[in-house]
Amino acid sequence: MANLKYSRQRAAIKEYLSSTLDHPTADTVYLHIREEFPNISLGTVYRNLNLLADMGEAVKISTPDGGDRFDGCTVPHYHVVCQSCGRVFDLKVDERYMQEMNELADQYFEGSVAAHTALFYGICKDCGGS
Amino acid sequence: MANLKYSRQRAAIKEYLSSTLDHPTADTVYLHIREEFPNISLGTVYRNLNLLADMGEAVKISTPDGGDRFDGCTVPHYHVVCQSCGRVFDLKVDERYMQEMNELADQYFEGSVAAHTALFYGICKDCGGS
DNA sequence: ATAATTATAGTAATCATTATCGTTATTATG
DNA sequence: CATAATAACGATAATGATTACTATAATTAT
Repeated sequence: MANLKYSRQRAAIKEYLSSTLDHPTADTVYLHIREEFPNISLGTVYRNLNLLADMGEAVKISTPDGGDRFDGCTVPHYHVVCQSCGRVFDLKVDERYMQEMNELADQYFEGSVAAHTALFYGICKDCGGS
Repeated sequence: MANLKYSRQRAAIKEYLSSTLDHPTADTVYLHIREEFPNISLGTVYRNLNLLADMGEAVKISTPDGGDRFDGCTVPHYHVVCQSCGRVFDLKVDERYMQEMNELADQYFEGSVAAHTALFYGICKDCGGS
């Protein structure tokens, strides 16, 4: 299980994710990491992004249009996608509130519920959202 | 805008979506509609599913793995994806609760929020979820 | 130092989805 | 009703995102 070797590429990808509030796609990460590792392969970026997500050191976000996005912030929070510019923003809410949502869902669902994600749709302030 | 013509294929797709509680992918819809229209094209299925979604007569659901899914139920509700079998289930909650979520998000977000989706992760009762 | 093993770069392959285009179905009009 | 106008279709090619493959390089263990 712990048969995992260090790699500078993976470290750079994790570092980059931690340093930005954007929610870059794999391709955006690729273009950025390329500045430090000009020969890095897009496949390496995908492999490491998924590795980080599997290890809980990053979060994968699926939006209805465009490719998946990645978030280096691993404390539970929601996201807002701007319907005008398409950017994705963090939306921190009280974690107790999120936990209550899980419990509510667990009550209503015939089975068990452990976690959830939420994606809000709106207009960011740059695009005129009041 | 209303330059929309009737088509038997689209009617059949809408009928199928309305008749099932599953949340089929475009490919699943294709395989099913094919029984009635053996020559229907996958492109036609995609085009009509997106048309229905744009008109508000169906809902497109993005999950982190696999293709998008479609839901003929258009009253606002959440979804639960079973982490064991991968099926997607409806989770109806009081609409007032969903509206409160929007208002809460609107308060915290620097911009405006109009709607949201939520995807819960759990284990369905067929897979042993208590 | 060297053996063992994981990660990489480069590239091909796959999967989901959309675009193109000549033909067909539906609707509007004379 | 006949036919013109137009949207939808089926077939297929093209695209975009992601994964798989493989020989080489980097990391870790002996």
